[in-house]
Amino acid sequence: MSEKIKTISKEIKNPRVRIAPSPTGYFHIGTARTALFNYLVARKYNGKFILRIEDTDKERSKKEYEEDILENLKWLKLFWDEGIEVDGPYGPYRQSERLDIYEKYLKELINKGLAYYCFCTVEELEYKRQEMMSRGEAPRYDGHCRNLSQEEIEEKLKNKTPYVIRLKMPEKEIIISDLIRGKVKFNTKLIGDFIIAKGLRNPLYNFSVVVDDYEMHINYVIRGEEHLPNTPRQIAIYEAFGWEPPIFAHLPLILNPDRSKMSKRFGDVAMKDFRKKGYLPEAIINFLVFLGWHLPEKNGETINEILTLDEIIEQFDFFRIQKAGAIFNIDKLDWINAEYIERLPIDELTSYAVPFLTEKFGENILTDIEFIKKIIETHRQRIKTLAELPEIASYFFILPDYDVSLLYWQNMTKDELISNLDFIYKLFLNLDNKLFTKQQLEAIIMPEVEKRGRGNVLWPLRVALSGSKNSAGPFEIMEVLGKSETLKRIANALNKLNN
RNA sequence: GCCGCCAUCGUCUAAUGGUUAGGACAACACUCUUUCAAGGUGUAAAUCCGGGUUCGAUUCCCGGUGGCGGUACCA
Repeated sequence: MSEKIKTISKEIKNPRVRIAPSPTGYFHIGTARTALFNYLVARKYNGKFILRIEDTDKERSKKEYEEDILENLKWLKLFWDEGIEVDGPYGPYRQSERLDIYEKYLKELINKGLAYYCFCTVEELEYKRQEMMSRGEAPRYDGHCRNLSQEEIEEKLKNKTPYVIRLKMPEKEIIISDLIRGKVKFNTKLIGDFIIAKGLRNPLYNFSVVVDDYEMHINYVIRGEEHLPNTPRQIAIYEAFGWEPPIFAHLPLILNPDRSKMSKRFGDVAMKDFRKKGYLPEAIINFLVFLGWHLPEKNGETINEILTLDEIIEQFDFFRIQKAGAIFNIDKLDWINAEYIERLPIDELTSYAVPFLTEKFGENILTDIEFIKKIIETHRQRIKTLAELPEIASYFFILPDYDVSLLYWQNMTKDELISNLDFIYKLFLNLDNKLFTKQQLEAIIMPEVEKRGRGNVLWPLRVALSGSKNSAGPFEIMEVLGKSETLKRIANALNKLNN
């Protein structure tokens, strides 16, 4: 067995992969990335993607967080084949519902003498740890309770002496064959007899994860690099049971701009915050996949980096995954997001954008969804996130009050200005409403506009329509606004000038 | 402290024992233009350091430095 895991194969066969988030916080960007790579492996190499909830920490786990995890995984369209909600052959998929299983295996280890009760107090342990540290040694358990007699153990258990369960760690070298990093060696002497459970029905992470991965037939464990130091402990548990460990792959970390681990940052790493800021799931997926992975060279040509999930699956090659951590570059995310806002089918984009609009302008704007679509259409090239939309498009809903002086283009006179707006107004007055499209309007007024000077007509027109220094072009605005609102706004500008 | 991982433009990265070290984002300049965007064109910008192996190393090996992760009766 150990020989087998020492050779690193360059292929992935029938993978059963999983993500196992713990519901102790909102679903965050790091979990999403791990989920994405597991999902890609399952899809690319014809495997199964499993979702398990690791809620053994009763104090910190919350239902609200679990719901947030499921909700956001679905939002990202990272659907799982087995697990919570969808179920499967190796459930239950929530660790708090698997306590009987852990108890059974814990007893097995204790009965075989491969794990033991430890009655040392936290204070004793802490003292010893400090002592070892001060000697420059790796802090580990000294094995004090390793060889207690059966009588002693029973006595202490009878007296309800608090205890934990430790694995009897054999002294050896454990070599991990990591699919991304190659061979990594650990000396178990430096680890010692670590705690695998706080009680028969209170397993700790390293233990429950091994039992579950074994029971659920997980054969590839793909997770963040922060788990690399856990791996020898887990392998030791596999070996204690005589089970074959899965193949491990440790993904590079996502980093803050200061190169520290991103999931450690306080605030705004939660997926819900990215949603609130108006990022699209497609963009987040696309961005995340290029954190630690890339397409091969395409002989000097520009590589198309905007890829849908299906295209990513198509192009995906696990063995091109990077070793070094990658900084989360928000500028690139913004760019990708803008690309998706620009190219997504209008109906899809609208459904993403509507909540942002209704939040500011109320539900009643939904009575004219065509109007909303047109607004989105005229702004999709001007925004990076959906959260910018209500702000940038507000003049479609309410014409802001503006100063008359804003109507003047360069050094035109008041008479010229009035004449130009008046001309437009009169021209439109008798125009069929059907002609209020960008192309038609352009065709109709541009010849005259050229005579009067583009800026002299178009600038005041645009200001009259938008009330803003910056906005979409006048023809686009008029198409969206329609004839009567257009005339109203031009008249409004003329009024301002005549007062 | 101890254990481990990592190292190409500011950032994400491509490539190879021999290249003018390529692309993307960002930056900057120019252009388009009725504003703002978008678009187009262009500029600047990198192989951490020191040894070795080699005709040749950014690539392979060793050492250093630096960064990061872990060091829990969290996951």
